[in-house]
Amino acid sequence: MPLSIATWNINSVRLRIDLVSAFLEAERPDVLCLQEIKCIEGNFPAGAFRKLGYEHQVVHGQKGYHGVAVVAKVPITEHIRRGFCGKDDARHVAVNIAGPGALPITLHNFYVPAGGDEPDPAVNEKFAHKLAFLEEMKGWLRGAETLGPTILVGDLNVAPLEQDVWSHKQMLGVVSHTPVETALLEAVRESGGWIDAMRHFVPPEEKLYTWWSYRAADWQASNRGRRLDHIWVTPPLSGRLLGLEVKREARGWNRPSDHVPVILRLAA
DNA sequence: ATGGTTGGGGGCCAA
Repeated sequence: MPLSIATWNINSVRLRIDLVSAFLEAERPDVLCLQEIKCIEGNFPAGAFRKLGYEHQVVHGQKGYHGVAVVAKVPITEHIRRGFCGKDDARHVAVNIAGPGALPITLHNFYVPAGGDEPDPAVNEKFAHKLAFLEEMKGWLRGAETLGPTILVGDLNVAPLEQDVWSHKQMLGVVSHTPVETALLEAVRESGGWIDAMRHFVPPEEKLYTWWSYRAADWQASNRGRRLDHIWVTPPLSGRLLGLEVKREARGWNRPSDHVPVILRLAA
């Protein structure tokens, strides 16, 4: 049995539970990682997921902001929830999965700080926080953490490659695509030996987006997207990469999230 | 150069 893993910044799981349900019914991924659930664990719509067969759930919630969750048809157990930058923001949770052939897989689900508008850490503490968060990720997500079959997904709020944004030149000064961020995210990935699974399937010369701003009059016509959501795997899983889907059409659904789901399929 | 939209939670802040 192959294993399919989806990631989606849902921007309020309670508001969009019907969209998530429709997505799960149509795609039936084994595991769904959510970011920006924007609720505490007690308000997470656990019953709706259970009804759809996603009875295994690990929720790291927070009132009003951030919050990540993993729901699965297959058994998962909590591995760790880590705080970053000395804050107790709910921006990470990791679970263990019995993958194909009982292969134990660790899955990290991240929501990296957006970083505000001004790309100067000296005057914008949100940008300083984002850089510090990524530095801390770099120090942690290597060595023993990444030796075994490991997957990292989430809204990393950085579009690292030139074709991850609609205009590389026009985005160089915009938070999410500044050189300091793109270099740092690549350093996080490379220092842990991670493989960019999305770019394994879509060549870096090709545009690839997972997010379109709410502020565009017509997101589809202007198509000024960014690839902010990512799936990385460690080398023990590189031979199992089977397929990738970016569910672009989800951006056109009624009352959509500004992010779309991404699905990775791994061979048994 | 500017403003554009959405969500949560209460009457602005984060994205």
